[in-house]
Amino acid sequence: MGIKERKEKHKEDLRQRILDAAKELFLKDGYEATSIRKIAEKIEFSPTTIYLYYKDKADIMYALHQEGFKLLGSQFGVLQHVSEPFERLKAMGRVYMSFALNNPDFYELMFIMKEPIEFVKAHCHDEEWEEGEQAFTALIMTVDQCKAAGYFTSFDTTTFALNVWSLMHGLCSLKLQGHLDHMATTKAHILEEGDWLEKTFEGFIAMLNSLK
Amino acid sequence: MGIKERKEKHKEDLRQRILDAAKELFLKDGYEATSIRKIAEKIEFSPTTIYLYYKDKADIMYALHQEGFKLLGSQFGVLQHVSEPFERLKAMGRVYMSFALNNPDFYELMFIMKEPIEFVKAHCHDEEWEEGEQAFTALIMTVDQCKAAGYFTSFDTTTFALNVWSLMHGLCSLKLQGHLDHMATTKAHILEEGDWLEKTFEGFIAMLNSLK
DNA sequence: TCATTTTATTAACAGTGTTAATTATGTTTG
DNA sequence: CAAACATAATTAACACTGTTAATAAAATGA
Repeated sequence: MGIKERKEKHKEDLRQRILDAAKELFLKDGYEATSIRKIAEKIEFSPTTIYLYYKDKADIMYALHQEGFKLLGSQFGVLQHVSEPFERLKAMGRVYMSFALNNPDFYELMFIMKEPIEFVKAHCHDEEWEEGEQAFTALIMTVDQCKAAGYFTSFDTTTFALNVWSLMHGLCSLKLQGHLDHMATTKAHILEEGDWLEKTFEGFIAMLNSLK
Repeated sequence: MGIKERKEKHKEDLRQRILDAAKELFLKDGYEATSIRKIAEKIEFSPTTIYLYYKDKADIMYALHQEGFKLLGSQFGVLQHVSEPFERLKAMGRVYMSFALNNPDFYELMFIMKEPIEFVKAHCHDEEWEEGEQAFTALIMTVDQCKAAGYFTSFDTTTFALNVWSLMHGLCSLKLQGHLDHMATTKAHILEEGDWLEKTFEGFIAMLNSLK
């Protein structure tokens, strides 16, 4: 039955076209502006057709959410070739920061917004989630290897990794939500000019160095 | 002209009643569910009346945003009585964390959402903002005093303060958005049970201790 | 009391996500 | 081939959202 396969493929095609249209709107105008009706208009279908391919808007956003994690994962993957673990840890920080700055909408969807993670909790309870865990696992492993190489020996791996992630996430989200720039402008009299994101990150690296 | 004063007062009264109704709805059901129409219904006025007292929804939310900063500021204020600066710094971290956990909606409005800070940038450009800066200033001063007491001597004050804030904000927001719990459940096989927020914070304190 | 200003309301616009009922399309069977 | 069926897509509608213009009501000043 080759006809059934072609039908399946056509159906999967449309599902992808919906996602592509959603992605384009999302990256251009953000979450709120990505409405079902606008997606439908872009692919020249009726709005309700979309509900035949995705459960609801959160479902579509979850799909984009996954795309974002794949992208971050691929960028982290490259770093596995950095053999020195502490160098790799620092590089992961830089990559994470670059990812946040270069893909602010994706970052917001992946780490700031509630909707996608609530969709996971509501519909993907059978422990499938892969993409997201992979990045955290990579961090855990790197911290572990750092410890094996004599760094951070007095700290618990998971706790240390969560601290690193928290700091990077806090820094990136404060930057993206405009809080960092706001502090820079209002406290301009006491703070000299400069890129505070970069400066703070360098300060973090210095802190890590001090921890041996 | 006592009549004019009473009128002014009445007008200010209604402005406050609108804010109270908004606050009640906001703390109960969150940002999205706090609609102009629901606020109006609560105070038994027409929806459009609200626009005579607040520019738009962002204006109302900015007012709540300010209330949140006053609350956090008052909690920070108490800590000024802790004379040992490093003890005070650690206590500030705990207070910040407690505030986030006990007032998640406020925290989200103050540090996670874009709307209020964009309202500031759009309408309060004449450098009034006080409430927010106060908290950050308190942190800067405490770090400075820590340095004077021999802690973190090799680090730049502002950079160090931004690192502390970033870490605390990252930790709290990862917790509030459910990412921390998610990692705890999916990685339950490798992580023993426990309160990961608390554990990570303790790890952070340990890190600070290691920096002397 | 009349005119003026202030305050509040109704009606409406332009959207939003989502569902039920209906029509069109394509496939399979008698 | 034509009828029956399953699938896909649509229209219409519901219940909302923030916001504005035009209008009515109330309070104030002369």
